[in-house]
Amino acid sequence: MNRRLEVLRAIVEDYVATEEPVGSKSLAARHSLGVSPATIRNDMATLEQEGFITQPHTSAGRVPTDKGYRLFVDQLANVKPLSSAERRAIESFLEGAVDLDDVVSRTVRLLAQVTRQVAVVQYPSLTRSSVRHIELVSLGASRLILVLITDTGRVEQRIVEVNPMFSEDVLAQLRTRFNTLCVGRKLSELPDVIKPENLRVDPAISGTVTIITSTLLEMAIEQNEERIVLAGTANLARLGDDFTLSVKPVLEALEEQMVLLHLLGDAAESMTVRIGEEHDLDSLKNTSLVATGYGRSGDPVATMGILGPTRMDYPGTISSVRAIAKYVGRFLSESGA
Amino acid sequence: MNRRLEVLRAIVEDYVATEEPVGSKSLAARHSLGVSPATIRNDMATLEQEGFITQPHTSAGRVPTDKGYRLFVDQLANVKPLSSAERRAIESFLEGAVDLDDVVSRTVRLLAQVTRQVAVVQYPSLTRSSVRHIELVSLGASRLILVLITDTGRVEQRIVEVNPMFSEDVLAQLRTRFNTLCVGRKLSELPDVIKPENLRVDPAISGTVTIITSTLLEMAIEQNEERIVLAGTANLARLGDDFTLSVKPVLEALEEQMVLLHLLGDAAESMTVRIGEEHDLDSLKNTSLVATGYGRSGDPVATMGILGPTRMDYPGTISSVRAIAKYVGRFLSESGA
DNA sequence: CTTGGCACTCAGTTGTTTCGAGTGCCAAAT
DNA sequence: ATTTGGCACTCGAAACAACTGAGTGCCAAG
Repeated sequence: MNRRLEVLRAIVEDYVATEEPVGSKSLAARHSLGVSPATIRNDMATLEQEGFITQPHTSAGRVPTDKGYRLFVDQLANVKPLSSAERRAIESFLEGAVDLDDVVSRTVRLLAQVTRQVAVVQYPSLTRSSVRHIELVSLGASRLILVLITDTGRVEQRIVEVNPMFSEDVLAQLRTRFNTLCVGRKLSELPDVIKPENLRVDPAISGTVTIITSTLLEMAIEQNEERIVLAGTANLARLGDDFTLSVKPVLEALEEQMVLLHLLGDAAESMTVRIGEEHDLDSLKNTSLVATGYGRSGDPVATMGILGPTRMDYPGTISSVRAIAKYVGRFLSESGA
Repeated sequence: MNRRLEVLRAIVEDYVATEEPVGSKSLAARHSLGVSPATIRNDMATLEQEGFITQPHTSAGRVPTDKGYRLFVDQLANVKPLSSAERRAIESFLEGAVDLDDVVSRTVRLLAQVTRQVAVVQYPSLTRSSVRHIELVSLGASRLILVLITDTGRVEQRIVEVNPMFSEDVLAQLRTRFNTLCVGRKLSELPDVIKPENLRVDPAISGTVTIITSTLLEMAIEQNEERIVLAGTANLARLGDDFTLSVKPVLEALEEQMVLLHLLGDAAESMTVRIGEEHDLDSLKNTSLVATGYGRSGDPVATMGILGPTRMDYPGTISSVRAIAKYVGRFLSESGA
């Protein structure tokens, strides 16, 4: 029955707007459904039996369940387009970004500000990007700096102790070798590519070179493989206590970024909405995740999204997240290869 | 009179611990002051007249004023040493840091976690550091990457459009010239040093070189001159509403990092505590700042600290901030020149 | 200067009542 | 078969009242 879905939509919308259980009478008043409160009550009873809504207590209105939100998101939420003001805000916010770090940190702040939720942005995955350049620079007598630049614009550097230092000639030679071997390769391929037999270095310095290659591999694979940035935790103060209490442990576990990575995990591809009990983590039962992949012209290299209470404005949030992901993707493409 | 100060200390300690106005009777009970509640009441009356404490309402206990906290911090707070557990936590937290970004982000998270307040860390000031190396790397046909490494370990890179690209020879020449001119100079000196007449480049490419030099100056001076990182805003949820409400606008203005920079401003040297009304900003009247400079072996290159409610554990917080600053300073020295 | 006694104040708690939005159900209307 | 108005019922929230007790200031005695 079509009207029943209409009623569910109305309930979700009103509940999100008012944060209070919604009753049949006020529903009839605020939406022109063309039927009487009594009819709505009947529909509500059915919806409740089917598990889409529930009553906090007997003499109260109805509240959507996770299942109700799910139906709403899947079938009822017609994406609302951004206002041109929002569009402009997004553009100008990203406009001045000078490098990848800057893009990411602006993006996460923007997401938090626009959605007024806690925003999470994953750095473009190193493993999915490829090498654009490797640079070796000597810094005085015993250390050199190793710089790895990827086609996603990410620049990693590490200082390496090298004793004794090579001559400039050897350094140039090494630089060329590394670049010849690695440029254009996926980072994940590097372990197969960087091998002593491929480098063919003078055995006299092979020990030192090993330090360099292992550092390089560390940069490429192990360390920092998946970095995550978040912002807007101040929004927790605004959001309800129940939500705050449930997310806080997760945020505090940020040191263990694994949790957040896991959360974002499956969202790699398209827009993903995960509602309340759909999470693996019990502590997130009042929490929803709205996340999407982003990257150069649609080809996702990482994930971004927001965490908020299940009671959130899904259409608005979804379109904000989608829009920002799109802009960032375009931005990366422009400044890219 | 000595006992009156003892009473003030007791009031501050109890109020910080319980978050409730403290009365004469419970004070006498919890601290062995050796006098009766009535005596304490007399002292309290005096302290109130002198403006160190105040009553929220008639039939309630006393609460310290900003002035009271100030006296407490200046004269009564005997710094409590960190437990060895805390000490170890700090060390191990910073242990794995791989580069400056990592040090800073670990530091700010550590500060937030240890003090359970909102932590603010300023990046080692570029203007106060000097050039260790400048690197130019060609990236394909029309762009090159410009890397600036400072002796504080900070690495800034920027991608520059260069059309047409120089030959490798010219690039090497430029690289040498830049480094000869700049290495060892304070960043603030660069504008005086990098001048066309000093570079003596072929007029044919001087236009392009100008783009590079201006980008370099931008990196050194204008942009990012003072970056700030903060963490622990989730602690806002735990702290009182009054505090949250007062800091939130400030945090939201983080985009305008000027506010925070201004806040940290005078703390450049030693440990600074600014309490409530002592701030320039009215909105911070319930907020205290505990900040200190940090840097290589005592020579401060930047500032770090925390923001919390005036009702905070000053001795504990101060010693935590001091300890972390000390460790980070040592850490920077070790990995430094 | 300290102390015990005493009358007074008032925020917070607890208990009671009232109010009303909301419900389910039923019989009549469409 | 569905919709609708009517009606009795429920129960959380708000409004109100009374009570409690920690805390105060003051004073006279130690």
